[in-house]
Order: sequence, then C-alpha cells, then structure tokens
Amino acid sequence: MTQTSDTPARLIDAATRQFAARGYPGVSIASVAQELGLTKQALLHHFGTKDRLYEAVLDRLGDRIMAALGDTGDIVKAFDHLLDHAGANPDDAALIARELLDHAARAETGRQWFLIPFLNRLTALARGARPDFTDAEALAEVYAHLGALLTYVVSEPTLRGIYGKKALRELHAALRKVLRKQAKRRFLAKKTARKA
Amino acid sequence: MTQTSDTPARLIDAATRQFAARGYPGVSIASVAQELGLTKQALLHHFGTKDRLYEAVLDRLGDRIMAALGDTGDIVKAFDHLLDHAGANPDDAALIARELLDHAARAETGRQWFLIPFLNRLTALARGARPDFTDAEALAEVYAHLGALLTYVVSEPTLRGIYGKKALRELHAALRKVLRKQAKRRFLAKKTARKA
DNA sequence: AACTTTACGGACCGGTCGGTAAGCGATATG
DNA sequence: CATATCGCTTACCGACCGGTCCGTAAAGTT
Repeated sequence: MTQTSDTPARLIDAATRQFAARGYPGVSIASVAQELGLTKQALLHHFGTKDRLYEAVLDRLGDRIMAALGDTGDIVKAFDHLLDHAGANPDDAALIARELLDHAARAETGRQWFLIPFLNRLTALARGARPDFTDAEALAEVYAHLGALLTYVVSEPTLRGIYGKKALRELHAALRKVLRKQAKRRFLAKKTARKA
Repeated sequence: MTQTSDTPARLIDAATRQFAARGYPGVSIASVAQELGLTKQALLHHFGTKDRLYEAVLDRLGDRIMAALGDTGDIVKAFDHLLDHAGANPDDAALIARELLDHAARAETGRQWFLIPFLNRLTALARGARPDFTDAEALAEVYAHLGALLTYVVSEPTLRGIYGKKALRELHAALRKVLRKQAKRRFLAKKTARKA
C-alpha cells in the first residue's frame, strides 16, 4: 500500500510546473521524476507514456479553471475570479498559453480539447449578460478579454526582469484596473439594468 | 561564391517557421537544415550554435515588427498596421508569444531583449495620444491591447480546428471590429481633439 | 600556378531522449 | 505459508540531440 503518499498526484504537480515553465518538448520525464527523488521508470509505471502524463496534467488543469470561474452567472465576477486564479497560479496561465500555441499542431487524440467547455461557459455567460451579441461577437469579446488577461499574467516574470520590481507593481495595479474597467464596459449591457 | 542563393537568410526563414511552430526545444538544427536540403553541419558553419541561429531569428523579427508599426505618430494606426502584419505573418506573432513565455527563463546574454524597443515605441505613442496617462497606465493599456491581438492571432489555427472555417470567419471579423473599437476607446483622448 | 577562403558533407563524439524488460522488497490475500 | 500485486529500481535499447573534426570542391586572390 502507498498509504498517504500519493505519487501520481505529486508527479502531476511537478509536471504541471515544468510543462508550464519549459513546454512539452523542453521537459524530460526524468526531470519530472527527479523532482520527487524518483527515476523516470517510476513515472512510466504510473502513466505509461509522456503523452499520457501530459494529458493528466491538462485534465486537472481543466478542472481547476472551470472551478475558478465559480458558479456565478455574472461574467464580470467570473473574469474577476479568473484573474485572481491566474495571479495565484501562473503555471495554469502559462499552460493555457502554450496550449493555444501548440494544440493545433498536435495529433488528434479523439478526445475533446480541455479548453472547449471553458470557452463555451464564458461565451454563454457573455450572451447572458449581453443578449444583443451574436455568438461570434460574444466569443470575440471573451477572447479579447481573455487574451489580455492571459498575456499579462504569462509575461509578468519577463516584464519584472525588464522594468524592475517597483515599476512592475505599478504596472500590475494599472493592468488590474484596466481589465476590471474593460470587463464592465464589455459585458454590462447598456439596454438592460446595470444593477442586476 | 554562393552567387544568388543566400543560404544564411534562407536558414533564418526556415528556422523562423519552425521555432514559431514548435518552440526552441522542439526544433533540431538538423530539421532546419533539411528544409533546404542541407546537413546540420552547413547550418553550424553559418551560425556556430543553435543559440546564435535563434538570436538571428529574433534579430530579424525585431526589425520586422518595428517596421510593421510604420512611422506614424498615431497609435491607433500603428496597432492597425500591427494587426495586419500579424495576420499576414502569424509566425511573427507566435514567436513573440513564445518569447513572452520563455524569455525570463533563458540565460542572460547581456544583450537587450528585442521586444524592448517595440514596447517603448508603443508606450511612447500611447502617452503622445493620452498625456493624462502615467507611464504605468500607458504600458498597461498597450499591453492589454497587444495581449488581445496576440492571443487571437496565435490561436487562430487551434480555433479553426474547433469551430470550423465558417464560424472562424465570423469570429475573425468580430474580433477585428472589437480590436479597432477598443483601440479608439483606449487611446483617443477625450480631452483633446478627436479629429487629430 | 600557388595559395587562401567559403561552403559545405561524412564520420563521429558524449550525452540525453522516451520506452522496455526483468527483478526486488514490502504488503495484502488466499 | 504460498502467492500475487504494488511501487519501484537497475540495466538496457535504439534514436536523436548539439557539436567537433576533417576532408574537399569551387571560387577568389596574388
């Protein structure tokens, strides 16, 4: 019995960090296993292949970001939660950004992409708040907002290296304000009550 | 003499495509050389190391995106040009997105990062259009807009795979409209003349 | 004609990649 | 007490990685 130590879950945690930091080709299964003091064969014992390890990482990521949206019907609040989550879990943001870059090139596994329910949920919320939107318009607004949020969170380490810690704090505060203001302007319907 | 065929430039072109598609660790110098029917030794003859090949790719990328901004003083036009450039050169957008993800982790080479002049130019344009902005506010607005633009262009292939060609055309049109409207709202000063 | 330089290709290096095979100690079960 | 399963290790494997060494054909230089 493994008792308390849940090796697979800990391997997924380590893999999440490393895939987020260096991308799929930049990570070796040996380096993931080494983070727990194991050999790569121990990892292969649990996941079979590197691909299946990556799938497990994305599965858990999908659960986390759906949970991060919360069960609110308010898209502005949902984006608020998402920004908090991304700030607290920059690895999740990086993994999503890498998936947007790489997913199209990866082979078809037959399974549904983990971001689809996430995007569907957001566009549904957007259409709920703004019934005047077409599907394409709702997705466009969602995507523009998501892109701004994602890109910023993802490049924070890079920007910190360039502008320094103090300037980054100011930028961080300014960006948060921009995103909140923008979310309200985007999704709070003009023709419907603003207090809803 | 090599006469007309400029092998180094053609290698940089091939490397640009491959690095954009698969990232630095996902590309082998052999596969880049093979695209021109050469061996990796030919590539190493011209660039010495894989790192220096990548630097050459970023150098040319930096030149292209600065040129894409044009010499206009109008930031809305500059972003317009940028969107056109990114649409026509999706590899450039992908490389920038990958750099935002990976640059912080790469070793310090002592040289200035290729995106710094680009960001400085945009923030200067933003402050020119909106003197009421602080530096941090200008950079935040620039970054939010750039992030939305970049993320969309980068994920177009992925989204096409998900939503299909027809829905993507609608999304593309809607996104363009969103970005243009947003650029005007962001950067056209309220207190200054709107016709400028 | 002698020499140098440029632009490659072939062979090879040590190291790392993902993955397989076999075995070992601890625990659980019959 | 025999045996099976779990979690893991050591020992490998072939393929590929970036990079070096060396040769060589062609062009330019003197």
